[in-house]
Amino acid sequence: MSPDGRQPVHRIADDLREQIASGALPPGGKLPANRELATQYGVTRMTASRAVATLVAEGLVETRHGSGAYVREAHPVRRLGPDRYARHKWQVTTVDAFAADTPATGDSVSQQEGQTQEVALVKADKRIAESLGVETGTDVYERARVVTREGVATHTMTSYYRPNDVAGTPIVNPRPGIAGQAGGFQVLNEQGLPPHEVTEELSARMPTPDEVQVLALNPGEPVVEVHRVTRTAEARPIEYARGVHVASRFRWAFTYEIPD
Amino acid sequence: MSPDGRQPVHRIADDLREQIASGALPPGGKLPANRELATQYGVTRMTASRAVATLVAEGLVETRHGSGAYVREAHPVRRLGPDRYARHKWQVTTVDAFAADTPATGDSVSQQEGQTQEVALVKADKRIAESLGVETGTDVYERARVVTREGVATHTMTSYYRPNDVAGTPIVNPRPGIAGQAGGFQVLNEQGLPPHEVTEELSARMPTPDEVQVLALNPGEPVVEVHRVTRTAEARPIEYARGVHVASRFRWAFTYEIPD
DNA sequence: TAGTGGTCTAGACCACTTC
DNA sequence: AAGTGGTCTAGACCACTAA
Repeated sequence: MSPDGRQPVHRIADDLREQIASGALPPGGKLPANRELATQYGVTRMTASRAVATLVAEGLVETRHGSGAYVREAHPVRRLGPDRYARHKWQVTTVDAFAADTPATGDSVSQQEGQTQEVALVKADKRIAESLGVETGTDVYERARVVTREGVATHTMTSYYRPNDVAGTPIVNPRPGIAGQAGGFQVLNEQGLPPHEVTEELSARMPTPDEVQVLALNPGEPVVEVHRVTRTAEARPIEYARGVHVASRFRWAFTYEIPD
Repeated sequence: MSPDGRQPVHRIADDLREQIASGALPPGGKLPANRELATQYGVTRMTASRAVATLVAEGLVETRHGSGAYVREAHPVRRLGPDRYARHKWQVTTVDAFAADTPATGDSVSQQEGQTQEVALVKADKRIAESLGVETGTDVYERARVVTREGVATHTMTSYYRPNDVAGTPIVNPRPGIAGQAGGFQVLNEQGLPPHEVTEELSARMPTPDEVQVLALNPGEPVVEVHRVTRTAEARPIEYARGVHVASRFRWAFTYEIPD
């Protein structure tokens, strides 16, 4: 059945891949053990192991040390459209505010359902500076968050603001309730800088080892880097943000008219 | 200097990664040979080889069989904004039309600078059908292209049209000059179905083995899947397209107003 | 022809999971 | 305790590249 020109690793990987595609190995299903594959195909365990490693790198399979290798379950995918920035979402944000631990100044970390948050004053790098319309090296407020969903990290998002725009606001003195992008927009709105327009830039790549840690990425899982600039109706930039998303959990949708 | 808790592969990979980050190993630079790394770190060649393989999977390094392993050069990245669909680009398309080989019907393949093209009549799958507003299983025209840039494949793009919309046009009877998305828009425009609005959906993932072949992907290179629906001003869908882009060669930019 | 990466075997030890 | 994945050694053959 299988003309044997290919190398053992490929032969095994292809067979497994096909079994996954055909449904013979359903999502969540367990692959044959390394040692079993080895004897089945008449190869070393190392070779069998590398075949499975191939599938892991392709994002089809996930291994659990000491337990086995399993066909990866499809994640629920969240579709991100312009609606997620909708005005009504940040004008009525319910603030379940019970300030348990709110340091008055300096760096601070707060943890709440779905995300951690960390605020600091940092020097603007070139991209931040250009996006916010300030000089490189200027102080800007950085608000870094790691967003989780059902206990799993899905993306990081770090916002930058001009200090004058957010001085004295809950952004620099975080408390529970001021969360995520909606919270940021709300504050800017109250500061007389209502968000009106955003520009987003997307690119995909493999993660750095750091990101693998923070986002608990499976090997072979790419990430999407997002850069966002938010402006007022007068085109004044009020926020620059960059984030790293676990690719398999998101889908981005955009609709726009064709320009002349 | 290096507290030895880590495994050999990690130790070597980390060292190399750092040398790349610091510039000690510049883009295009050659890594030490497998055998050299092996003796340097007192490990087997297999182990050294796997360290390099790690970096390949991260997209930092590229190996050339028989030659060596090299730090990957940064590609020129193309920024894709709404402008690429601009009206003026498909209203004035210069058609250097000299029909060398234009079969009158059926499948056909034409090759020209920058892309191959293949046209066929196929049954609409669910997604195509929903996007074009036809029944699943209906015949639709499929126009598949592989786009290259400086001799390297950068992405595939496959468009689908309702047969009635494109019957008798150069789309179903391709000739040089009718190329890419601009050519398709031009034809639709001439058919009285001027493109007015597009919806794009992006997601990133690791490539299938097929895509690795077609796009000549380096191992560890993710792809971005793009779905596009084009509509007239009356919101009538006239084209559905899906493509697979080499992630490292593109960046997508979108600007839009915040909805209510 | 010499150097290089790719791959495989055979055997081993370890760490983790499951019962 | 048994089963599993992760990793490593030591040695080998192959295919490709470059001079």
